[in-house]
Amino acid sequence: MGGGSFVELDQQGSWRRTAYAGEVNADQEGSEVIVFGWVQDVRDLGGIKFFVLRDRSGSVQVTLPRGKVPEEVFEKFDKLQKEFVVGVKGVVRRMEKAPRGVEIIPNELRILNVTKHPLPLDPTGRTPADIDTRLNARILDLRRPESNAIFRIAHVVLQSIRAFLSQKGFIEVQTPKIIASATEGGAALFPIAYFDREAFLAQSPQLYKEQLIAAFEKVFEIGPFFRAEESHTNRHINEFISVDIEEAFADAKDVMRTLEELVQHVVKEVNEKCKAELNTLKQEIPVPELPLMRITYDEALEILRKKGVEVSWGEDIPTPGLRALGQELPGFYFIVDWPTATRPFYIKPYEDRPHLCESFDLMHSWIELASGGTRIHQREELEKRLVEQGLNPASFEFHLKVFEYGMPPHAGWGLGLARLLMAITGRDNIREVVLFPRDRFRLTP
RNA sequence: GCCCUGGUGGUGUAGCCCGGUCCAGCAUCGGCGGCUGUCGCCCGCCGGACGCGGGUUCAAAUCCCGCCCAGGGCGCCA
Repeated sequence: MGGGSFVELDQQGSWRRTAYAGEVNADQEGSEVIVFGWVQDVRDLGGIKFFVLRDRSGSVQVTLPRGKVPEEVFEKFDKLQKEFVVGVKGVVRRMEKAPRGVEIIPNELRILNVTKHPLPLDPTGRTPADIDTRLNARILDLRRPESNAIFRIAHVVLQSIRAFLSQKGFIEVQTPKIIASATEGGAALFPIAYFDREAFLAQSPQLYKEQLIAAFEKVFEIGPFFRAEESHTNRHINEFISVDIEEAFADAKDVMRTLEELVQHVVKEVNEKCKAELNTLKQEIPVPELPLMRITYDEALEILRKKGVEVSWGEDIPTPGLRALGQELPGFYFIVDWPTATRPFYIKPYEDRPHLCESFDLMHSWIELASGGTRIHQREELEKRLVEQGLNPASFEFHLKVFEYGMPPHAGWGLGLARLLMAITGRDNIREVVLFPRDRFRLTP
């Protein structure tokens, strides 16, 4: 079934777009335009036929009244099926009865490509599809207004992050994604074959970005990282985009300010530039007021205790605890002063109370968006902490020796881009905000 | 990795608990035909499904077992 009769394809030839569908308006009455796009909908009333042409900008109705368009165009209409790729050369006409009060009367219709029906999902989204079905046909899914809006917002988020950090004097860097050592501990690494050696996909730019501030003072990176965790949740994927900064002559408090200002800036930009997209998503995201609330780890535990959730001191807060915390604190906030034992080796303990460290998590409700802190900048101390965490300093020599070349005090953070997008777009599954998510069970498309 | 839930046309679902009334309903979708103002068009006709394998039974979409797949939760996540 499906597919219809054989369709002879036309060439785009010398045709070049002169207008975007969504921008064609009644003021252009009488002018000839060339539009390209996809057939969103076909309505045939016999003596008058309509189809809706959609492109990246929106859509416009193409109307074919019998006798008012060339006979071959009128006949060619019958071949059209949903999502065919077409070009139309025609005249803009003001028409109250048409969507947006405007339509195109075609003089020529070119069918540039066909679709194979049945399609695996409905690109208009009227008939819903499961997330799994949608990801299997991701390109079709991305034609749905909601999915499309998410990634238009993602673009604005990325742009505004780059603009903000650049304006603050950070320079953008790229660190290696292929690394030699699996000895950083913690998150599991993906091993890969590197010629005749084993190598690994980087799980974080941490060590390299720290090294780089000893030359550039303020750096940031937006890039992919890889964790071989067997997590199967709505907020974990195995390849993720991390936004990282590192800054010399700064501590946790300084980079927290940078982070909250960044978040505020991004939300402001999205509100200004993505009104239509937010509307499509039925999403409102208030610009957070600064400074964001800061609660200590101890205070978080106290809040949880009052809610009947017991967390023994020194442990990371388990997921049910974070969910409970998120009920109390629905917006953006920081959890600061974590027990030293819960944090990685490079985080600096407080001088006067070494069981706590100069660290923070940026939260949105119950989801951790970012994590950071003041770093240890003295080699001896770093080595001591490595040993305390059961790691072997010898395998960090390439990193440790940099601390002998004049390493300034420094601090930084890493922010999960997709987690931030979840907060901004109001999605509760990270797969919604990643074009081609990689999770434990999904390697294609 | 553990626990829970589920898998019915291309898509989304009803039916399953309590086996027969199911040659499986609904919506969307696809095909053909009709209609000169549709816009989630309308009207008529037609098309397409019980994840895979085994078992119980006179009889299985429905009960049992195994496998595969998916969703949710937890753990893990320097």
